[in-house]
Amino acid sequence: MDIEREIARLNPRQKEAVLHTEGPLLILAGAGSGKTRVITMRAAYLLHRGAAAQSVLAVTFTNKAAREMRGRVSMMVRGKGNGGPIISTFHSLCLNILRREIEHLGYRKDFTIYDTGEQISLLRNILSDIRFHDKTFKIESVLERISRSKNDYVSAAAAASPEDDKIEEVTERLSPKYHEALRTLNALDFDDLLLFTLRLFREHPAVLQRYRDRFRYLMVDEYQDTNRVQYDFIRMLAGERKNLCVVGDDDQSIYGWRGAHIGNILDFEKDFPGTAVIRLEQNYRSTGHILQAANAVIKNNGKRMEKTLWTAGKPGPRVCIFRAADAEEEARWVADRISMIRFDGNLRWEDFSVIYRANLFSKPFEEALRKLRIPYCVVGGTSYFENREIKDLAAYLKIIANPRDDLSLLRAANVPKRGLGATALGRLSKFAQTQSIPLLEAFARAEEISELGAKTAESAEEFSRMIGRYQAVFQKRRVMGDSFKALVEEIRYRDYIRELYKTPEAAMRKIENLDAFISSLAGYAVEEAAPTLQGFLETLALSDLMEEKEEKTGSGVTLISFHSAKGLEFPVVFICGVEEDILPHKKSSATADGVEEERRLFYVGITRAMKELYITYAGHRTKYGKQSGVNPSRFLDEIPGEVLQRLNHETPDADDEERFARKSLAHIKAILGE
DNA sequence: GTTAGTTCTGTTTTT
DNA sequence: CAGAACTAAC
Repeated sequence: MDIEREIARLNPRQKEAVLHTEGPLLILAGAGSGKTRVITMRAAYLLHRGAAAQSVLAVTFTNKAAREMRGRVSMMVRGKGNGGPIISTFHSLCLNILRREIEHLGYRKDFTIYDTGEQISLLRNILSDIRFHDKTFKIESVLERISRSKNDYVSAAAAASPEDDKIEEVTERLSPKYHEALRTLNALDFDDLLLFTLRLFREHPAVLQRYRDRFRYLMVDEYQDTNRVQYDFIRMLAGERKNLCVVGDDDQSIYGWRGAHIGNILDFEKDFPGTAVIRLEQNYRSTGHILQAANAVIKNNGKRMEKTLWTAGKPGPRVCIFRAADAEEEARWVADRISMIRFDGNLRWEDFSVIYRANLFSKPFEEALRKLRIPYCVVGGTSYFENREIKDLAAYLKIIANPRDDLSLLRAANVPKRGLGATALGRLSKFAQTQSIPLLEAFARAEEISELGAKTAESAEEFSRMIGRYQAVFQKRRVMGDSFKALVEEIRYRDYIRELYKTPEAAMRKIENLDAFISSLAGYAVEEAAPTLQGFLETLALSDLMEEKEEKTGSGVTLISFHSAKGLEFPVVFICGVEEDILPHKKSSATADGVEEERRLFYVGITRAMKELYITYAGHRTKYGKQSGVNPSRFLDEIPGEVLQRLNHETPDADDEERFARKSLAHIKAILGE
């Protein structure tokens, strides 16, 4: 691919962004403005200009974005013999750095990464350890606080209510114990990956300097989603050179609730004096009316960088608003519309999407679509990783990889049952604690624990012997798949699953999952240049496996939340449940910032649509079993009347008639043509 | 150690 | 209303 010719085809703003290579650069990339194209081309251009591939670092949030970018860059630099630039997520980049450097911080190199589920069970263990039996709070909210404070530095905002006070108090008690526990377990949570790297950079300037010398060109995608820790990390890495290019759209910042700091993008110019700001406002995705609606809505936000999307294309049909009596009618109407439009627009089911505020709203749509035999897929819900069989077996692998990972040992020890119940495990843990040894060692020395019965002790010892054996077996890295298979056989896990799930179908699904898991390890062991069990567990923890699954489900009409829809596009979009207390959500409408983020959510939804946009709401909605009247969202009033078309059952609109006329014409032509 | 019955509580999600 | 999480009784 000839990069110069490619660049010549860009619009002026895009070209400017690609050619600006030195010094801080802020690319404000409006929705659908060809952002990915620009940053991949910019990366390729840097190499083309002679930068070493390994000196260009692009950071993304998701594996999917990283993979996509990698693919597109490699198309452009293929045959240059240079290898590609480093394209990585924040988390895997930090993980790679820590694997090399964590000993500077006094940790062992074979640390384990804990996911949310493991964080929660760790907190549960701590609670029962300190005999804290108050259950007037949710453990998840404590975890949220902990995570928030690790993303934000501040220990959560001022407590707003008594429950908040309570959670704050509990968090303060638990947090130090939680971190202590992680340390003895030789484990890091997701937030730690970033935080530790930052600490490493702060405390070891020589190490930081090495990375600064190496990464001479930095790019950050979705910059509006970065939190404060990520900001500091990037800033440190950029150093004095400040060859930092950030790409994002403040109007699409929708993750404030989990620590994303919109100030990062708003204040970028201030933080990096001499920043060049480039606005990409030409939109290649949506028709004019849709963009007008989007612009008009987002204009109502106070804190933003002024942008106006425009298109060289057609205005297209107007945005339709439909008021349904209730949720069921809303869903039926949407399903009807879909089947009708698909027919005359010659579209595929994949071209449609239904977007809503919360996943629980998918239900009525699923039903209505099923009734019309329209295929659909729901994005979101439980992930592959949450599955019991995967978690169980991963616990075995984890204890084999990291002998100090007591938490995984606790999970694996009695699954399938081997006579090591809560009492026995409690005694083993106590012993480990008093002797200050890892739990696995306590298992090996179970004989010494007088409170344990002979049978129980033998069972524990046998378990530790088995883990020891597999530690050796897994050293043969190329055949780890076989080792894993042998392990699953030895513990008779399949039988356990068959017994646990009474219906053969459910058991079958689980077994399939399990087999897929085994073959993914086998595949990893063969494909990876230097496979290790640890390495496999990392790819698992930093996700990748479940994404393969997601892509498979992508057939039929897509039912999806606003948040998950970001970055996607569909020819026809239905935005549903656009009512007060849903959008803006009740819990966000208390503060001005909250409402603004909700408005951005709506904006994200609107800008997903390429050709046709429908917005629906209901007059009544059944909430928690109770029927109640609801009001349309305040955001609807922000869409100018001239781009709107209000629909109801009785009066089909002008566009409808036009559609009907087109359809008839096409029909006649077809007949004449035959 | 399991299972049936009961209470409770309802956004958004990536790594 | 429905699903999760917890409790009490086998």
